[in-house]
Amino acid sequence: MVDSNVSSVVGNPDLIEKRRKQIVDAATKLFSDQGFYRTTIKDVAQLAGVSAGTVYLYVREKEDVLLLVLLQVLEDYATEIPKSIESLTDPLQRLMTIVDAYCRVVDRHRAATVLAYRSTKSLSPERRLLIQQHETETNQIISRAIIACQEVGVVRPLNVDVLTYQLMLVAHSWALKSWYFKSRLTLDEYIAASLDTLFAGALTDTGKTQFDTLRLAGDRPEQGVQS
Amino acid sequence: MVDSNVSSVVGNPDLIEKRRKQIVDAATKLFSDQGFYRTTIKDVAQLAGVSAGTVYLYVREKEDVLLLVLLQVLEDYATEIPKSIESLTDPLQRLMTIVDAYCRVVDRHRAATVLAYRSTKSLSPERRLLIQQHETETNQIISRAIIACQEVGVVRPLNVDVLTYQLMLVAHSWALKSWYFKSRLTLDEYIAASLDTLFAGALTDTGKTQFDTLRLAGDRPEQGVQS
Amino acid sequence: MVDSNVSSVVGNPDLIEKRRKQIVDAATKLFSDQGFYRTTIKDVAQLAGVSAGTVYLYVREKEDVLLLVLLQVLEDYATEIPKSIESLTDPLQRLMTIVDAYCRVVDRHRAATVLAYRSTKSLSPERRLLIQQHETETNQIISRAIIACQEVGVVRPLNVDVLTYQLMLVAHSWALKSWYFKSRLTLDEYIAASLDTLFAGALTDTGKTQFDTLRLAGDRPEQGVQS
Amino acid sequence: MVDSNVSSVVGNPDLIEKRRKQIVDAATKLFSDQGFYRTTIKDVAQLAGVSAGTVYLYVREKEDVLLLVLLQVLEDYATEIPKSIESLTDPLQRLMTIVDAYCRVVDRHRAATVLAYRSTKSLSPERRLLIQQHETETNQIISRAIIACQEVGVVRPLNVDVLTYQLMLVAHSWALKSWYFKSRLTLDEYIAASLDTLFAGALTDTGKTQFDTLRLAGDRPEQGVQS
DNA sequence: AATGAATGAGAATTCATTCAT
DNA sequence: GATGAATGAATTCTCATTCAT
Repeated sequence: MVDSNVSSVVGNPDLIEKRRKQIVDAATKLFSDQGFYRTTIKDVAQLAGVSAGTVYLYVREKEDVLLLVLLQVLEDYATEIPKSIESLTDPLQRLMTIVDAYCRVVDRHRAATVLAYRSTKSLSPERRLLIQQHETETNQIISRAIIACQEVGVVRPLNVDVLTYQLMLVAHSWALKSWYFKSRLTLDEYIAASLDTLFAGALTDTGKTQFDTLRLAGDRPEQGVQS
Repeated sequence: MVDSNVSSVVGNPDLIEKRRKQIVDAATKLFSDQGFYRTTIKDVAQLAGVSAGTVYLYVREKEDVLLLVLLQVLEDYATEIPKSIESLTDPLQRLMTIVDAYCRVVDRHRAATVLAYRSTKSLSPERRLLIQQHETETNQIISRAIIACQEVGVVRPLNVDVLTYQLMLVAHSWALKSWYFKSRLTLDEYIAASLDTLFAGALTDTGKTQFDTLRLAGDRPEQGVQS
Repeated sequence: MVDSNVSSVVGNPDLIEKRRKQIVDAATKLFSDQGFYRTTIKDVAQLAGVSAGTVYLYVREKEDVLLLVLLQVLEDYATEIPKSIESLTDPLQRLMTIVDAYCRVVDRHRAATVLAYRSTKSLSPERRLLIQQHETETNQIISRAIIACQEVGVVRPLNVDVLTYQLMLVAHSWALKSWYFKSRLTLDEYIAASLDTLFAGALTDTGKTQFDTLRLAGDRPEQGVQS
Repeated sequence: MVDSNVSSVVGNPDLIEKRRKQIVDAATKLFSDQGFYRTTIKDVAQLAGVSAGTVYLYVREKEDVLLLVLLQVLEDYATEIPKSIESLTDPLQRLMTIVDAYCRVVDRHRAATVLAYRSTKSLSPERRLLIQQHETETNQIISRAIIACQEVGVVRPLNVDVLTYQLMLVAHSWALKSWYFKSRLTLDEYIAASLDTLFAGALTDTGKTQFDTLRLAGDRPEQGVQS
């Protein structure tokens, strides 16, 4: 699946898979540590235990290596998140578990997640599009879970896209701002606190009343969008 | 203020300011469009209307240009956001306005905000630290506003750091995922929808009850952080 | 031996030797003709028949090329001079032959010898030290030969260091001032004349008597050192 | 005198002299310390207390600065050495004093003397020729003194050019090899030891007899030139 | 298939020199 | 006369990519 987007001069598919794994693993580490441009193909080859020339048997250009790395992460998301809710049926529990699982996958792939944020622009437009499509797929898992919750009436009728992104961002920002959170919260605390805000809202009942008033009074009447 | 972090061989401060503006403006555009590494100093110089050599009269190395660009954005945040709430006294209104203002500054500097996410790793450690410090400052504006709301009882006693980051992410993700949102929402709609979720919560009353139950039933008892 | 002081990314030692020879030969010619700074790596590469990039496979920086060139000359000295006296046993004859051989090696490497005088300052301190050590080694060959002559009583008890340097300078100055000597003397004549002065002294018997008197009468009594 | 070889756009001769002195003094120090190519015109200007542009009012190109520096040294030689023997009449004493004086001027201008050795090649051919002519002039002082000694019979009939150079080298090598001599000899000791060798010869009487035999027996009959 | 030496285009940076003020 | 900002040619060095073995 991953392979099909990147061409190789080598025939044997097993070998391709094996070598690509070596290369992607090495590249993920190096790109994460030093960034895409600071990492040379020689670096990658060396860490992968092959020669520089060999890398080019499995990849047409350096950017392909980045693409493979990013696709790898997204594929892990797409595999692991659905697996986490396989056995669950309650819509709200499924939604909560998705977020929980998402955060945990991100935690495991922290470096690569950050890499995805940093490096997408390093890709050519077609490759970037490919990545965005994969990302959208992952988000659809969330969106569908939200809609399911709305259907059973546990989630309000609000903008699904926005909430989807907010939930995704909960996961991603654990990686993006880990330098900030790490010293203050455990992952579990972080997940709980994030869900608490997003699900129950930050305001007290008094606050919510006031919030509604302020919104109505807003000189930007077109703001009211939820539904 | 920005200048003091980067050395220049030119003496005249007015000239420094003028030229640096030319350079930073050009660099912001190019770095945003093509990324830091794909942009050459010659590109920047040309767009800035000076020679390549001249750039080096105002900057010691290429990385300094990136630093100046990033500092510029952060400084705009630090200036414009406080200005937006100058005349307001109501804590909740201040908090809402901060988020609103933050989103609008980000919208204006969309490219540079994305750049900041992508390029911080391209900086040397000292320069990266400098950026993080500036970022933290902006966040303190939000944190203080949240605390003020808590003091008057309109915001629940929840983890301030997490909510701070969530609000910041509302603003940042408008830039980060603009390719996705742009076609679906206006900025105003986006702000309203985001605040609605974060302030009022995504769940219905039924949902909240269920949410509390699920949390209590969770096999990760340590998850429950302050309600 | 030469190689061990300069790093190379190429593994094959035979290839290293071969390519380094190409590079050093080309560089010796160009550095001698135009000087170190006026010669570009591209010039060297071209004359060596390789690409500029290839030079950097065998050398880490331009200065390394200079180092290799200088070490080459000194190594030739260290090889050829001892060889010339291998079969000789008479101390005075050995000393004379050393000077003769030294002059002839210098003559063959005239350009590089001058280069050594001119370019040592272009080296980094560590590399400069390395060169000076090699130079000192060559001089020890002379010093030992002088001492051997003193032991059998054919050389007076005088300052060995000074005489060593004077003999070395006989050789070096053939290269340094070749523009002056070339039109007046052959190498053989130059060697004979130089040895004649240094060994037999410039003065007549009358002169020597007078020299002793003048020295004694000198108002710088601390001058008299020989012995 | 010095000035006439280098053009200036400034009219006032006194000013030219004053500024050139500033520039030459600064350049002498910097060229000696760091070499010609490692020193920038800005460095020179700064140390001279003027602006970079000003240097170019008194000099057409960077090489001119080097020329002025070298001419300065040679001129000092040409002034100070003759002055030292003004009052002396005895030929041998004059010769000895010339060498003594030469060594002392060199000692005072050690850095610049080394510079002259290192940097002549950095000059254009015409400028190099100019330097060589000046050098020849200084040597003629020595040559004339040697011939005077030969005329009164205190110096043997030997090759005057060679002895001239040997005496000059006594002085120069004090500068060239100061890193070696400094720790072993004082200047006075060095002068005395050098003159002792060159004037009285390195060999004992036994040595000289043997030397003559070896020379006659030499398989290079064309060697015998002196006398 | 694998290697790793070779290539050469390309980029950052420096600095002699000029010139408007 | 003096200044110092501006220029841009030139140079070192890197590295993705190729290709003979």
